[in-house]
Amino acid sequence: MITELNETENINLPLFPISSAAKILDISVHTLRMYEKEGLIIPFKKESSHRLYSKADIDRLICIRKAINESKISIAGIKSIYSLIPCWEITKCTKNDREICEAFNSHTKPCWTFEHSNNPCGEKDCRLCDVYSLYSECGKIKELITNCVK
Amino acid sequence: MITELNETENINLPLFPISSAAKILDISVHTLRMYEKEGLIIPFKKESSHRLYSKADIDRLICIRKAINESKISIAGIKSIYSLIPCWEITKCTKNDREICEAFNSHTKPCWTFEHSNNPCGEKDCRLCDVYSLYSECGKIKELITNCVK
DNA sequence: ATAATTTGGTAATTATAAATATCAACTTTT
DNA sequence: AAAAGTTGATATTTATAATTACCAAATTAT
Repeated sequence: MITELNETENINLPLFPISSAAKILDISVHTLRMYEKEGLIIPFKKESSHRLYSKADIDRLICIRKAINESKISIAGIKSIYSLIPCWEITKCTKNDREICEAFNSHTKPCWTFEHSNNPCGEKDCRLCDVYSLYSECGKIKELITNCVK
Repeated sequence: MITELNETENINLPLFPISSAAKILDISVHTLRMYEKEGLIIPFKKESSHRLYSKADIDRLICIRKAINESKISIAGIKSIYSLIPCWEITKCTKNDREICEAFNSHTKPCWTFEHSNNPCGEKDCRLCDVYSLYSECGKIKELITNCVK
């Protein structure tokens, strides 16, 4: 049975301005901007410079907060873990694609933090890319590696 | 041309007592024991309770130190990264093996920190296992994932 | 038009992970 | 048998990552 989602039920709609997101997460606005600068999160931006966060973004941030506060993984550690997501498999990069890709060769920060207009990803919006969006939830990354490795 | 290694050239010989290792690495003896307790390193122990470190151990520890001091990855972060090594692929675990394996299902600490007498690894010495020994060097883990994923 | 909010930046603070210091008991070496 | 080194454990210190506070300028909403 297929039911239609109403506006608030769609987890990918950019609904929350930064102050609301900060309030929901009980952190400061600046911390949110810092996570973004570090490449942990990519908020939605319309034509303006103002950020908007979706329910999915909030969930991702809850996961990041848990990693930092409960699991005691540093921001640099989270970046490093994100860099291990086999993006080349998800985006079906060729062997040749990989060779020219900075992200493929990095183990310090996630692929979506690299300039990519000159590589296979081209002008794609990383926010909408599976590599970024599917593996926010804690534990998902190992699951992914498991599935890739078979 | 095959040349025989003399004693000091074999990087796997347990040569250094803890005080020497600490001196070489310029850290305290306690820090070394702490890394061990956290599961970052497995020093050699003969029948006695005293630890001995090989050249390979020292190299591994240099890498760990770089991760902590230069890359700013916390100890918890390093453990989490180690937990992503596809041990099940290296040790050729069956699907059934995986299901009963705590390590396979963990994403917080390396496989070698788990009790394993009741799983496929049995009485194997983790110190000698490829999962532990091959991926000490910085960047090797992503390389491994890459190779596994193909 | 005015008010409210967001922007990006620097500087200061807080929290805590990582490392050190110290200890008596136990091993190993000479 | 004495000396040197190691063990594990607790308590303390240090370093610094993470966060907050504050700012004037720009943007958005009423």
